[in-house]
Formats: sequence, C-alpha cells, structure tokens
Amino acid sequence: MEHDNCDPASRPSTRDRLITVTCELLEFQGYHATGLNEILATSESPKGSLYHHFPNGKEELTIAAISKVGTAVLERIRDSLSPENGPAHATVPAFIRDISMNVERSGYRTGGPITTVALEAAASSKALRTACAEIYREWQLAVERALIASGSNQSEAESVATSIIARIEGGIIMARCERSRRPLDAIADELEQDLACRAKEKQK
Amino acid sequence: MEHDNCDPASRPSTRDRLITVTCELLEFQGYHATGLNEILATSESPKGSLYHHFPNGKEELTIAAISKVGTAVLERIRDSLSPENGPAHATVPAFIRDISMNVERSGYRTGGPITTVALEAAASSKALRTACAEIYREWQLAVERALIASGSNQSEAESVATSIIARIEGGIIMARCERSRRPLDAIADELEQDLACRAKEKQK
DNA sequence: TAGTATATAGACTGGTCGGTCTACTATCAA
DNA sequence: TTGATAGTAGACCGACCAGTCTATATACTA
Repeated sequence: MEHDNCDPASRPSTRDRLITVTCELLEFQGYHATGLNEILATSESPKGSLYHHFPNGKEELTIAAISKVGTAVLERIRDSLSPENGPAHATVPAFIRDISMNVERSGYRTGGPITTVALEAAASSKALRTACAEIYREWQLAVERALIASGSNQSEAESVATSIIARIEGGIIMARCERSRRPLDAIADELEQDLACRAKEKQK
Repeated sequence: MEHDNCDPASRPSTRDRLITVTCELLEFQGYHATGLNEILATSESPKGSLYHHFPNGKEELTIAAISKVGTAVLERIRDSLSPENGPAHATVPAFIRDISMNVERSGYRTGGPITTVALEAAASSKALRTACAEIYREWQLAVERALIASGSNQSEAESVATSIIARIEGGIIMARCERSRRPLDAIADELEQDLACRAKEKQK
C-alpha cells in the first residue's frame, strides 16, 4: 500500500507515472478523447498495473488525476493571493495575468485542468462530478479567505470569490478557442477596476 | 439545395432533425461522448442521409449544430439586454438569473451549449475551434452594445462584456457540477453590485 | 416517358474503446 | 525453501466508433 514516490533517484513509480500522464492528457483533450491505451503507451505502463492500482479503471484513475491537479492549483492560489503579496485587488488580477501567460506559453493547449472533465463527466459519472465540485469549492474558499483578509465581509467575499473562479474558468475557455490572451487579460483589467471600485466604496 | 424546414404540418426534414438532435446530445454529453449512431437512432435517420447532407461527417454536423444554438442564444441575449428593458446593470443580472433558472429546470443537465465542444475540440479540430470562437465573439459584441447603450465607453464595454460572458460560462460549469443554482445566483448578485458601482462612479 | 439529381436505407469495414483474464516476476516473511 | 502478496506484462474480448459503399426510392425536368 505504498502510494508515494519511490526512490527519488530513479523514475517515478508506475502509479505516479499513470497519474501524471493522465493529468496532462486530460487537460489537453478531455475525458472521452483520452484513451486508456494512450495513457498506458505514454506512461510506459502495462494494462495490468493500471487495474492493479486503480481497480475501478478509468474513472478511478481520473479522480486521482484531477484531485492531484486540483490540489496543485489550490496551492498556487494560496501562494499568489497570500496577504503578504499585497491586497486582493492587486494580487487577484496579477494571478489572472499569470494564468494568461501560462496559457499562451502552452500554445493555448492547456489551462483549466479540470474544466473539460467537469463538463464531460457531469452527465455520466456522479463520482467525477462531485470530485470536480469539491475542487471548485476549495478554490473558491481560498479566494474567499484572501478577500476577507483584504476587508471584505463574508457575504460579499463569497459571491465575489465564486464570480472570480467562474471568470477564470470561462476566460480560459475563450482564450483557448480564440488562441489569444485577450479574454484573460480583459478579465484581469475588468476585475482590477471591479475590486478597486468595491474597495473605494468601502472607505466611505 | 433546400435547407430550410419542410412542410410545417409534417415532421421536420431529416437534415433539421439531425441538427436538432445533435444540439441536444452535444449539450448533454459533449462531442466525443456523442456517437453518430446515437444521433442517427434518436433522430430516426439512416446513416446515408447524414453523409448526404454533411459529407464531412461528424465535424460538419457539429459545426452546423453549434452554429444553430449559437445564433439562438445570440438572439436571446439581444432580446434580454434590449435597452427598452432597462439599463444594463439591471438586465444583465436578470439575464443570468434566467439562465440559472433554466439550468436548474433541466436537472443541471444543460447549459453552456457549446462549452463542452469548445474545450474538447479546441485541441483536435481547427474548424470547430474557430466556429466556437466566432460564436463567443458574437455574444460578446451583443453584450458590449448593450453596455455602450447604457453609457459605457468602448474600452470599458469590451472588457466588461468579455468578463460577463466568461462569468456565465464558468458559472454554468460550476452550477452543473454542484447541482445548485448557487454559483450562477452569486454571479448575478456580484455583477449587479459591480455594474452599479461602475454606474455610480460615472456620475461623478 | 426517360433521364437526372436528390435523398433514403442500412450492411459492412477497419480501428479503437474500456475492461477482463491468465501468466509471470519481485519482495518479504515464516 | 516455501508461501503469500504486490506488481508487471500483454493477449484477448465484445462493444462501439466514424466512415464507406452499394442499392433503392423519390422528385423534378427534358
């Protein structure tokens, strides 16, 4: 029952390779377009190992993969929006511009690591759907905390945080379609004004 | 070369049935999860007719389908945000609450008719990707016009309109995952304050 | 009526899908 | 050395995939 990395000097364990490769392929192409054989070939693992580590097959492997990227993104959110980096009305737009840069750098092939899965699987798999919902919730709560630390009240922070996550998800979709940073950069600009306006309002 | 509806008293033409059914299935399950055989069975059309009307197969049929729903949504946007219904800072939140209601009413199975396709196909099909980008652009322009009619300047209208479309797309994804109106309603609330704040700012 | 384009009909193909199955190897404890 | 468990290996399965093909029916025109 050893699920962590193996000897750090050698290649990662089969289990870790499977998860890592699945993360990447899901982000590029989504759930149904990513075949188990492709995952197997890319990670150089035999099919027997996959069903040894993930007895419930594709669904279980996918949940492991999106949980991993979900947590990684959560940590990026916490780091970027940490109060020591400044007030939320500065850190949030900067965070979105950073995402914009990364999406561009990937040739508009990545971004929104769980979005495609969320939409594709929402219909067919309850387990996948709730896994995605939980990740979105964690992200939202992290943003919420940053807003509260910058002076928002609970109720405002909740709706604004939800709206920020939604803006990012939607902006990534538009940017990938358009193959342009424009949508994400426009959202960063708009959000900067929005948050500034709210902060100013509060001073009165 | 007759592409419109046939005799209104009888059932729609094969071509129209194919497009309509494809729209629905794509919205429920996405591109790769929707098989041609399923489309054929649901619309009660033989395969020969599909390749007669859409020689390029699934891709061409999908483009026809998303163009249709894209245009239908565009008209809904124009109607809802028409200046005679009031200022944008009232009509836009109302529009989002209306979407929220429809998503709930569908059992959280529909909403964001082109989002899934946009993400799934962005990687593999340039034609589909640009078709989605064009639809997003049309939606954005319609919102932009409504904002300008309510007193925004061009530059602000563009970024705010982009951000509104993104919020809606992202909010629908979150609502479908969570099976709750909460995300979309929170976005409507947040947007209401955001637009009100901007309007107040402008008075000064 | 004959001829032509349009449209319907579905059998069929090669390929891929997710998943099962058996066999083999490595590790470690008794 | 033996036995049990964890892990690797890949052949194999039925189901389904998008797309091709030939045959036929229908509608309109010459």
